[in-house]
Amino acid sequence: MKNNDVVDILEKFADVLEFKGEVGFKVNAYRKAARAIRDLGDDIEKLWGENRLGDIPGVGKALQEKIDQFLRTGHIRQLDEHLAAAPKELFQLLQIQNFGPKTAAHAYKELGVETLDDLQAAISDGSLARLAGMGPKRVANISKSLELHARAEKEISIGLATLIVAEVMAFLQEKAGDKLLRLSPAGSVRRCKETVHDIDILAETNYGEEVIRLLTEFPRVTRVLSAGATKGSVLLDDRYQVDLRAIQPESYGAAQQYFTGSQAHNVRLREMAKKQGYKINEWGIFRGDEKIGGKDEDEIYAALDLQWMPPEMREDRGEIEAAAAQQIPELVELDDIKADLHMHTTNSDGQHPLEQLVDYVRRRGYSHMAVCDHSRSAIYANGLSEDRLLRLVRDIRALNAQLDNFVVLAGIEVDILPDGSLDFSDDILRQLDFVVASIHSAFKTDPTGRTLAAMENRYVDVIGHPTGRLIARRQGFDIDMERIIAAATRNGTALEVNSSWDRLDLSDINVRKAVQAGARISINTDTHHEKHLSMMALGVGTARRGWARKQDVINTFTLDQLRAWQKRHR
DNA sequence: GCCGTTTTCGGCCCGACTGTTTTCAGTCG
Repeated sequence: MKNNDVVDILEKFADVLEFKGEVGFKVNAYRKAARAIRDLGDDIEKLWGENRLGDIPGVGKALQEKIDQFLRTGHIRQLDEHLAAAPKELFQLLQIQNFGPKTAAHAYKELGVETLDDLQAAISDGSLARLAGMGPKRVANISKSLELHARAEKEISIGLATLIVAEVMAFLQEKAGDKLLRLSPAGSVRRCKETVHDIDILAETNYGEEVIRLLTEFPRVTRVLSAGATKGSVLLDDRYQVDLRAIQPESYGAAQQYFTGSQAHNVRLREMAKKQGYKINEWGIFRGDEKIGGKDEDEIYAALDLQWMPPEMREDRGEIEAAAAQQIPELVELDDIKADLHMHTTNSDGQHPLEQLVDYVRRRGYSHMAVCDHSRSAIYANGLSEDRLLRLVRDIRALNAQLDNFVVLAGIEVDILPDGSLDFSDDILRQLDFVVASIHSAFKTDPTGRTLAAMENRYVDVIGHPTGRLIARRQGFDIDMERIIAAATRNGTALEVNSSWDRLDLSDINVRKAVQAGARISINTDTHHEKHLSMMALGVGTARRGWARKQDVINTFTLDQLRAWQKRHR
């Protein structure tokens, strides 16, 4: 898969064009195409081989030619030429906050700033400050940004972002009291994107300036980036950017819509509005000077004859067309989840003994759960031998005898071994209530073939974290997801959405493909500690981003329904 | 550079905040 490489090079192209002062529309065309390829479910090399690059929205003749050149040679000649006349570290320089393409070009031309070190030198010797349009404050801002650049997180995991949102909102709620009518997350946090660039929070209030000031007093704030009457922006721990918008009640819905995004979704929406004679901004939807909606979010959509769309769908991946046709699916919700089907105890590498884990899980209101500790080959995780597994099964059966209205399924997370066989024989697996099969080793050894082999085993209910990716740390196996999904649809094996914040595997895009093909998915927390149980929300959010409905998700089944489903493949 | 139920040419989403400016450019989202 070269999708990411193509995305990278198109974004670099956009950067260098912007640096050269090319018109914004052209720059935007490159970024738009890059985004379409990032969202692409298919392998771009496959499309290329079938001469179908032009099917990608935003990819016209010129970009087809450039992508073709890149896939053939690994280079784009025009890009190389542009780069030859640009700073050596252009892309790093453009990542410095407050140091945009115009300033970079200016500093390059006048002062020969090519690298981050050059920039630092130009700040230190005062030459940057002498450029036209530069003053002491701008230089100080750039200097501070440069200092923070190394430390700043480029992307924040949704797990961490969710925690920060809760902490900031609790602080504001406490300090502002009655002056705060409502607080809600917006932006990519509300859309449950797997990583977010910054954290957006919306406050409904008639005391905007005061609420924004309170944000700047949050204890973890190390830098105030801006603080106006309706918008404030701060950096926490020199790392995490939090943006707060203070909105009056009559515009709160419009602001929610506007600041939830995504940008691509909003651009489409505003284009549509414009064609129909409306204008949408964060204050409302307008026909001429007349405001026709904005108090509630659905007024914006309703004015355009669109169904309201769950935030997780708002990526311009077809949701606007679906809404126009009144065909927005009813997505799975956290409340629909009746069971967590992949959890570990102290019998392998979990933190809690069986009884304690069951106790924690019951408190979440589920009706059943599956304990799936590691199998014997997972030495690093204290994997179970056959004897220990069978003893655990007996313990679980004994525990069930004492439980009312709750059932613990005796399961296993069985390793898919390098040769494609499973870590336990069918004879053992047959005695279990639930089987998750996962790859934990030999990632480069035919992961597709091994996963397909595991799916052929009648006792395997779920493939755990199917691609093995670790967000921002490991790309995942080179796996042919189309074949896996086809097999899942055929055999009735479910594919996991592992809810751990650093996995979220399947990803939203793969969920969408699986669900479209008719495969079942299983949303599990892979809990090793009680605090992991709440990550179910992230898994559900990811599934919703993939347009999964309740009936697509086996965790929404009652125990009877789950057993009936198992019978079909066992 | 892309695209077409107004268009194969002329459009292309919208606004807040800051800093350096006496009216606006740059940056950001």
